[in-house]
Amino acid sequence: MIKKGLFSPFFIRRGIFMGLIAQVIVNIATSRIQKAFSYSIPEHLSHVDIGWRVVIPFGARVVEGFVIGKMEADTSKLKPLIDAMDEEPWFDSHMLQTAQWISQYYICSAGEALRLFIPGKSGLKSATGYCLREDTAVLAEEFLTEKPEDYRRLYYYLQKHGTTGEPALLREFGVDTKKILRYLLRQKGIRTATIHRKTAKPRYETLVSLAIDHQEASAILHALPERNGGQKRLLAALLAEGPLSMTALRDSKVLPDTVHRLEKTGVLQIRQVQLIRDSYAGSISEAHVVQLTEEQGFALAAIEQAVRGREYHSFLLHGITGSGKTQVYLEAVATVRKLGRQAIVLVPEIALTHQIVRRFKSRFGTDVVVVHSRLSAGERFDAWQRIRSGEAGIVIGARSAVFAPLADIGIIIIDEEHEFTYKQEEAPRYHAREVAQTRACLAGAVVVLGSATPAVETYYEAQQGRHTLLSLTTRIGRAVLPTVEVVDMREELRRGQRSVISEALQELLTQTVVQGGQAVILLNRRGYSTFVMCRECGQVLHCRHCAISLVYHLAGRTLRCHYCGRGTAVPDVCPHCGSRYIKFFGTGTQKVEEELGRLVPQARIIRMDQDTTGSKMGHEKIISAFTAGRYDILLGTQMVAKGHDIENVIAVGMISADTALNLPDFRAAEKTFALITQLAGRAGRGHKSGKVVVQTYNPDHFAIRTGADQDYNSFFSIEIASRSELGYPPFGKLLKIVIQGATDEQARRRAEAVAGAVRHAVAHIKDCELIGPFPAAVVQVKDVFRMNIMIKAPALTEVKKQLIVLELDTRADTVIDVDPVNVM
DNA sequence: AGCACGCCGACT
DNA sequence: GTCGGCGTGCTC
Repeated sequence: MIKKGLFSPFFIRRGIFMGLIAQVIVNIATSRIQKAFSYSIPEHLSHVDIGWRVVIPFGARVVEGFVIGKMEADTSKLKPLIDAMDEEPWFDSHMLQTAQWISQYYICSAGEALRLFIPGKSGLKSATGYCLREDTAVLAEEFLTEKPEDYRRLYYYLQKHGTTGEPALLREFGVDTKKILRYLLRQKGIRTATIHRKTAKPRYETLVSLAIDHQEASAILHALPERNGGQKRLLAALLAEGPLSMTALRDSKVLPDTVHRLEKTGVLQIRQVQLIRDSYAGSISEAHVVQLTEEQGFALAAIEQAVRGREYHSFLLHGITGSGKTQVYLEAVATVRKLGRQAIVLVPEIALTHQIVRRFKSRFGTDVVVVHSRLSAGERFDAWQRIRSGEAGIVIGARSAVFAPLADIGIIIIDEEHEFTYKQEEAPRYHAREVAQTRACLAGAVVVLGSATPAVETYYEAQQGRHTLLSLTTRIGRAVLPTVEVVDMREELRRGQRSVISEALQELLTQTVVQGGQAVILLNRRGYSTFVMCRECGQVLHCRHCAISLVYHLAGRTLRCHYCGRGTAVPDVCPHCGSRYIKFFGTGTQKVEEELGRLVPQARIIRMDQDTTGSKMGHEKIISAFTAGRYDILLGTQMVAKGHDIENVIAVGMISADTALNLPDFRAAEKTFALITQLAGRAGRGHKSGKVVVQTYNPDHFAIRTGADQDYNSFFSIEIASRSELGYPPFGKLLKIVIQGATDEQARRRAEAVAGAVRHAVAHIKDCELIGPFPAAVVQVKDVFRMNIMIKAPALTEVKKQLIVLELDTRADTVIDVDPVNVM
């Protein structure tokens, strides 16, 4: 409390009023507003403090704001806060600190970072309305006399009804409404006013308690005659159990009327309280027995010890596909809940991870809240409210769930941590894995990163001691890893076999279908870039300077390196072997489906890709139809490689391992290895052993060899050496600047200017390289043309400072992407 | 981001 | 003379 006296909200001198002010970050999705704004705190909102969400006037609008400071200062030139959004602070100090870290690390405004922590874009629904202008109201007659009747009618309607929204006015005055409003606005007879409504609707319950002390109450209870059975039961219950909710009383056959009657006599008190149910912590069955393998037990013991220590600790759980990582997650979360703390489980994409959700739900029931992007605003609010109130203690969701409003986080689990979906591809471009580390560090929580194919950066960090490495090296039950056959497509061609499906794969599929088994085929879409490859020797045209595949550009029919921007003409013959079989690569989806139908006519084939899965239901339907055995072969893009666990799948095929390998991306090898490993992991999860065929023109490439052997350690040791040599992550850091323009020419010119300025600004930074500008892989998106500039440096702190000095952080046409996942 | 203000071209 | 285009600048 502020002491009344010398500095209190009293006039001091010359128009200075000392009072409470709040520093507020405006919740508007823009990087252009960086600072906090000051508002005076009116008497009735004096409880509002740091972390509260508030309603504020902002220019001509009313918007939501987040209070990040409170102090005493001159309030004379400030607007007052309008209202508080909630009955309690929304942000705790850990959330505020995490947001601050995000804002600094990813170079976004405080508002952009803070709004990640609230459900939906704003807790405030606002609509534009119109009302009379107080200052000119008396002049109404002057500017309305020579106007039609409608004008006056609308004016007097607003005078009578006060602020009215446009839809209501349209209903009343029809098509001319907009014209009339414009005129009145210009004549300064009316003004716009924002109608705001809080979307946050906390749930309340009616709580009945004794208004008198126990002795008095039991005296009344005994004095009541037998015929007042209802009242007697009610009093007895309240004496025995304390305050009870109206719903609970109704369940025990106490009539609402009985309650109200006793309230009138002053014996009872009825209050509305926000619904906060007891934590689920106590109700986890201790009797739950699961058989863990020795390795699982060891991993769990290590995690549990850290959880009990209540200090930050990060683990990398490296477990081969089918080794039972989920079981370890379940047990670790159970331990956290027994301690009364809460858990976040992140999954790459909610639609693809039904199994993990189901297992958590069947183990923890209503203690689990699932959040995903398809929740309606109301559902999302409800989900977050259940978390905030402590009614639920486990959140499962995609990357945004890392911002869930948990009061006491005990563990954050990131399943399939290598997945790129953890990186948000719009501002703020955070990586959920890094946010999780920051948040866990503040909360004294444990992080578990799980994967069969950890990101190279993560594994390196584990070697460096940032994460404790835990390994699961055997499959659960009797399942064994499938055997993988690598088919050399150059050899197929030499034998005159021109089909996109090799003999080996054809044979495997036929056998599988005959045996009544099922097969999954991955057709790696060629993506958005085309590379040029020699079908005779398998060589792909690379940039001599960057060791990156050249990309074919239809416009100008040239090959271009997306790293250095150098362009060359397309050669007629292969520069390596002189063959004429040099071609632009990329196989159509339908073509493969047709060939499959021709080569394996007895198979029932279902296709799953962007075209066939319009909605997430489409996807689930396809998977469940396949699981039910209504199809023999599931043919699809990346998504068939993930998550699902179908016992009858004994064969897996990969049409072209080269597609991922030849992306102009320094992570191409990593992506290829992970894809082969994950895909192979789909096979042989039941008792039957699985077989995998991987088709490639590069059978000797280390990513394909190690992928076929499912040998992460060998893959890693080769890959890390090359990363080290070229200064790519984890040895160097990348930062991507995307320049957007209305035309190709405009984007190009600005990109050149920015590149020049940045090159100059970072010249003094040791080993800092600037690459580009080069056209983005998808140059034109919705009439916006994009150019990329890549910065590579041992550390980015100084680089970021320079970009802020150049004011690149507040420009609408410039995107800064720290640690980009998509380098194209 | 919005929204007001302002300065120019094209029309009732 | 009005209407309405969208460039600039500000929001406590």
